[in-house]
Amino acid sequence: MPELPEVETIRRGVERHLRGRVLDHVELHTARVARRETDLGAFARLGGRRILDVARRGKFLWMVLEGSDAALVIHLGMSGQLLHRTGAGAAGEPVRHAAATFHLDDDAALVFVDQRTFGYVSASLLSPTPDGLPAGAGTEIALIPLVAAHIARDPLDPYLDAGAASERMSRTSSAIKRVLLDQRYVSGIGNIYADETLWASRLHPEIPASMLGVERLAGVIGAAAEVMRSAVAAGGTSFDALYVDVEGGAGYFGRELAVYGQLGQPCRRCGTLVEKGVVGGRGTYACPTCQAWSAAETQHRDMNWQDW
DNA sequence: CATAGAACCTGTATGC
DNA sequence: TGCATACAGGTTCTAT
Repeated sequence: MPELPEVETIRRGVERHLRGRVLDHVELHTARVARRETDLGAFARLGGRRILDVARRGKFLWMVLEGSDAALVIHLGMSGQLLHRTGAGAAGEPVRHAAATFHLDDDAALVFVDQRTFGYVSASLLSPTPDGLPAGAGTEIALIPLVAAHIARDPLDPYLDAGAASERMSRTSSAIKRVLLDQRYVSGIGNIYADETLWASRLHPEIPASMLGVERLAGVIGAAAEVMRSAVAAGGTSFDALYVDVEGGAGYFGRELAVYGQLGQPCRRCGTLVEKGVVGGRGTYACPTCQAWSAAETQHRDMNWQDW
């Protein structure tokens, strides 16, 4: 569920409440939420440490803890929420689908709730970023948790090398939508913002990335950054009660969506009705007029088909 | 190595 | 009302 704008909204809320506080201890409510962890004792070693930073790269969140060689990583998966609770609310009133609770020194707590259980927590060792630059939003430290080290920087990261990213994207023949969803090229983009980015870029979701060229691919990354900046400003997208910020509030970017979830609605650029299909196994919304294959692209595609 | 599809879960909406 | 099926904001494993 949560993509970069939702995770960033949550990150800011967590930072506001937790930065500078001491993490008393981590309570795991299910074994599954720690399934990525080989050493469960690692969580105990995080207790009693001050929270220096609440950081994010793409959809990964982590807390940098004073004097620890490991960070507390949280991935929200499809349905994860982080809810800030104080007083009696933190004491342990049962919360449906609670997966973990991060108890703080001020009798408050951050509760990780996850209906579909695709999310997880990890006490993950920190390693130097390959480029020696700060790891992501919310931190100036050039260390990244191992569980997040395989993903690229995201479009809102000032240290993203968009030229290098678009160059790498141009070397795959996968559909552009699949490439946008592949966190190894550029991270943070999920199903909503992939569709919104492609609408903004007037591109058919199934055009092979290799057909677009480095310049246009760099433009697509720029479009993703623009869409997601607007979405962060609106507090993210809430289709239902599954995505909420740390105070339990909804985001309002849903009003600004051009195509995602807009089946049968008129395209706000040309009036053609928005259609839905499947690309890369994911529901995909697009305007059949604005996002049609261009003549050159069609020709190129047909030539490739004749090769078979 | 690159790529595509299945698998992992729970809940809700839809159709018969 | 009951039941079966499809689908949902993501990532990771497996097969080709």
